[in-house]
Amino acid sequence: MPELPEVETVRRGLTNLVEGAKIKRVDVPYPKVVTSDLKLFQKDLTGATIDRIDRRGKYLLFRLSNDQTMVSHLRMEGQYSVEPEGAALHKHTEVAFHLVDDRQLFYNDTRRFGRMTLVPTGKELHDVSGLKDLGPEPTEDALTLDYMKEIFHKSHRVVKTFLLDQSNIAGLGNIYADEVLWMTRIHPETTTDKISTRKLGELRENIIKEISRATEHHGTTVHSFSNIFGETGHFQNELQVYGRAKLPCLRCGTTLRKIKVGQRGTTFCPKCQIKK
DNA sequence: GTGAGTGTTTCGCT
DNA sequence: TAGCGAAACACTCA
Repeated sequence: MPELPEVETVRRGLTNLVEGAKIKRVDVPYPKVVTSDLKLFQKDLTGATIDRIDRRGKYLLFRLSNDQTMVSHLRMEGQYSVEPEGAALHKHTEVAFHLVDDRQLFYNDTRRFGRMTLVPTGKELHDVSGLKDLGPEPTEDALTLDYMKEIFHKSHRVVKTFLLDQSNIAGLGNIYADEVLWMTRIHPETTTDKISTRKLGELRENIIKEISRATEHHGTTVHSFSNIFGETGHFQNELQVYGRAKLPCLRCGTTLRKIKVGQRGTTFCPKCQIKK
């Protein structure tokens, strides 16, 4: 589930709980989660201190004292939890970081899609595919209208799919893509080069505003997502279209429709969002 | 019990 | 090269 606001919420929680903590030992009950060399992963993390936790798009970057960075992507259902030393592994714990202060940091992932890798700090952009091709963060400064015009108008892709492509804009997922298209009154199957510059300006504003609002609300909880404190976000109460198929549009009352766009469930209003 | 659907990314094919 | 569809896996719901 995690999109940018959820990952940012996790980052803040982890920063509060484990920034400055030193790692004593690393157990990896599900070795497939680590895509770099497993032996080196365990060896290099042992004795390292977590100096800081950064985020880029939906990726978490654990900056370690030994000039290594652990890159972690939660994919669908990855979660971190902090437990006292000795606490039993969860059913889906894939990695257990034992800390010297008698706590342990678990990485749990029921669907086993999440991945982590250890790379030298500074090399992560080069070594981690996906991270190196990431588009700008959806912020006022990074996501300029000039950039939007350039990428949207030179492509002929369907806008919903285009927004989900992290190399265009980092951090949008299925939920917020549906939300911002509804807010901007753009049909999800509109091709990107057909969207006027004026509309792109509105879309840009809505993306920045929506991601920022969702982050303030600690993200959206659809199924199993919870933040590091085991709390759930409450932005789902703010969603206008996602998960509301067959219910009336909150703007015009028309029944919202659900279709597939590029394999992804997509909810929209057939009256407000007309295809051009 | 069975089949469809689920938040993300990568990879291979055209 | 750009774009599309399938695959990775486990669980829930109809």
